Amino acid sequence: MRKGISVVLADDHPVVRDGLAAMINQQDDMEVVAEAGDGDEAIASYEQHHPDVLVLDLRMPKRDGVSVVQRVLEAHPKARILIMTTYDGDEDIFQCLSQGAKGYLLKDAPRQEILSAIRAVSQDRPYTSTTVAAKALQRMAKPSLTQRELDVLQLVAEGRSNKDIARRLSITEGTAKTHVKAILTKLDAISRTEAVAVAHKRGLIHL
Amino acid sequence: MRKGISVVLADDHPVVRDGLAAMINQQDDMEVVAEAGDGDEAIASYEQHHPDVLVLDLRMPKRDGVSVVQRVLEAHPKARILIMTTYDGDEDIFQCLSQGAKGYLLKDAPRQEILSAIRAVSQDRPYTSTTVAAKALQRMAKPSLTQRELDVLQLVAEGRSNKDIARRLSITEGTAKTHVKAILTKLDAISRTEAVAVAHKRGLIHL
DNA sequence: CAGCTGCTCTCTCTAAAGAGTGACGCGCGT
DNA sequence: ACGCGCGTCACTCTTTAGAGAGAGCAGCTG
Repeated sequence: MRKGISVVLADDHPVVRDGLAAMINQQDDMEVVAEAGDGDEAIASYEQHHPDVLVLDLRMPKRDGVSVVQRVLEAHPKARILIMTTYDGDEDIFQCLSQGAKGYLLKDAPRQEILSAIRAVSQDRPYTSTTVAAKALQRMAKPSLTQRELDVLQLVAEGRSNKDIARRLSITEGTAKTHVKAILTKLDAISRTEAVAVAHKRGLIHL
Repeated sequence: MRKGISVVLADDHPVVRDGLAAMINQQDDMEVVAEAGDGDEAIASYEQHHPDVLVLDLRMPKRDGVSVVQRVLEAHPKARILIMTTYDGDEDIFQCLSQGAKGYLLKDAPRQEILSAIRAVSQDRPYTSTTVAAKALQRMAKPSLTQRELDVLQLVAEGRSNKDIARRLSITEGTAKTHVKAILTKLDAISRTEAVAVAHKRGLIHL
């Protein structure tokens, strides 16, 4: 920690890592100590360096951001993690934040916002970009799906029929229909295809 | 052109622009002369600087990559454009390349590949990453959708019913069904929902 | 314990979706 | 002139989806 805040970057795009690293290393109060290109490397890097802040992309090969957050916080409850992703409306964000991630950023954020987010998180102050905060409020109002419904939704999104879904989940077709109906109601969709569109927009599923 | 290859960067993420700029300016045979954050800026920047290479993100606000390629090549048939995007399997790639873009890259490409792509394109040599080349061959084998079918597919993806689609396109429901059936056959899907999933994977539609 | 939620299952009924075929006009290139 | 692809439309028939309305059962909680 020669230079104040130590940072580990985890992102699968070399270009993005370079950009962040350049940005961070230009500051005189922070420094990148390691980079990771996938989820497993991210965990390993954290273990090795114990940085002040872990900047983490949500979408990565091998192991996605959500599970990295889980694993790291399990072992190090005081870890300070800043989530960064391309997409707003990603449902995973909320999962991360409720699991204890300290902040959340969109990749299209301006430089200054990124840097101040890192500084905030390094001092254990939560940082949430305004766009995300707004989304969070919107989300509150909307009904959330149960785990089982998410299971069904995933299969619906793959184009499976009710009968097929029933077989895969070892339930009857009638039950599958019940779940689908609940999904349609909660997502305010008329057809299963529209439900998939809505769910995708909200980041409930990843096609 | 004090430094060999002049480059204009167009990407909506400041982080990515920084990363690319840092990478490029470190080389002694190339230089970033301007950056753009959306499609319109990209066109304006090209007009102003006439760079040797325009590095262009496919997904941008206001005006997407495809239409930027169109506009720029219309005015400057000798423009050298390098397409860069996050997603493989994006149908728009092929549209760009067939319109005259000189190369195509994935954002998760290693630094060295990005640089050599820029050098290749600057000398008017086409550059196509191996992963994309492979996709292109796969795509050849698969049947392509007609424009009308794409229109219908878009509405299907929004969750519209056949009747609704017919109304919006001013055709009969029977005709809409015919199109949907053709889509299902070409995409090798059993249901419309699966068709949407397949189409999304292939980048035929953007949800 | 009583109430709540989530998951399961059953039943009926109507509206769509999809398979299978056939057909007609239009523009386009051989 | 002919074939061909495309878009349009029509018809039947089977399967699936979705609305509506209950109901039992586990687990959790005030």
